[in-house]
Amino acid sequence: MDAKVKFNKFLINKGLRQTKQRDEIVNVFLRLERHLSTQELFDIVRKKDKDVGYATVARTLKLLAESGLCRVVDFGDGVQRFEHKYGHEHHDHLICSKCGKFVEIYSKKLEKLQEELVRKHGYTQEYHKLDIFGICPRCGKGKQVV
Amino acid sequence: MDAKVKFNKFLINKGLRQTKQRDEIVNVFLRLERHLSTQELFDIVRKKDKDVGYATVARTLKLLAESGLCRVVDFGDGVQRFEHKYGHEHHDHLICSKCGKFVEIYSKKLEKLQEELVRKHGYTQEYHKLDIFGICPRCGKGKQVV
DNA sequence: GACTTGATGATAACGAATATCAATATCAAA
DNA sequence: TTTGATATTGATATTCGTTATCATCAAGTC
Ligand SMILES: [Mn+2]
Ligand SMILES: [Mn+2]
Ligand SMILES: [Zn+2]
Ligand SMILES: [Zn+2]
Repeated sequence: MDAKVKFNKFLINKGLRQTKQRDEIVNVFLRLERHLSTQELFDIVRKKDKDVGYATVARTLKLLAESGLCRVVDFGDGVQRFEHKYGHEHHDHLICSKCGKFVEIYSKKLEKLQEELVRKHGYTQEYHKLDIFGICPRCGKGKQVV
Repeated sequence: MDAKVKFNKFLINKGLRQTKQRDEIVNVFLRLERHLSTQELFDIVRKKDKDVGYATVARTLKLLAESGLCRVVDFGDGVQRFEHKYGHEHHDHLICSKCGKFVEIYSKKLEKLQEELVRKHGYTQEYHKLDIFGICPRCGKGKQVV
């Protein structure tokens, strides 16, 4: 199902209304395959339409997360970012602590091991987040000898 | 090396001073094997000594982290917590999203797999955090049939 | 003991997330 | 199409944990 259709179904299902602002915000978000903060998305949307408020962007992102279209990414810098989720494979992040550049990582084996651990403790897994911090190849250049 | 000794060596090494307040705060922290927020530690220290300020507790916790005695734990609820690190094995967390109860988990295999992934991308690992959220046995009781 | 300068405590500033509220838009029903 | 109940909106206030400020105080050196 198309992401936009899924969102509109979510709205109807919740008794929420389809508005010009939500439409614009969702369209812009879906077009960008990036990790966006509320402020960043607000700035982008604002370029097209001066009549969209920050609060509405924040509220719409929350709805997008609820609807399963995006998920919150939190690298611990005090800013929530949002990334596409619907139609995207689960992944974790490997982040450079120098420049912030990150890559998305995935390992079937890793995921399986995690599930085992969870079961072993009698928990039922809902979701997880693995953030690995390190130095990227570019930032590590010429640092071989410490 | 004793944790307290390590901390004092850290202070000297940094040209920092050993004070009555730092002593008290570190003593209390080291005695408690828990995940503590600044506010929580402040409240506990305050019971013994009314003359310790919140800012000093916050600053001392930062020093404790710098010195390697503790590390920051962030479950994404907007509050930094601190846990013992020195003399403690690395571990990750499995957290109940209903009641907040958590267990500390560790898997050698999991850690190895992560290292492999990091290497594969040319990064140099510094640290990582894996938080798994789910429902604990107690909260999941009677919920087998959905 | 005096001096240099780091440390302290009270509180202000900060910043992102969230709440508030009067005005407005949606949309189902008439 | 018009109406009316109410969800939505934008501007802004509030919240709350973290961090900065600064006058006063104390640790450590001589
Ligand atoms: Mn991602
Ligand atoms: Mn722990
Ligand atoms: Zn880098
Ligand atoms: Zn629980």
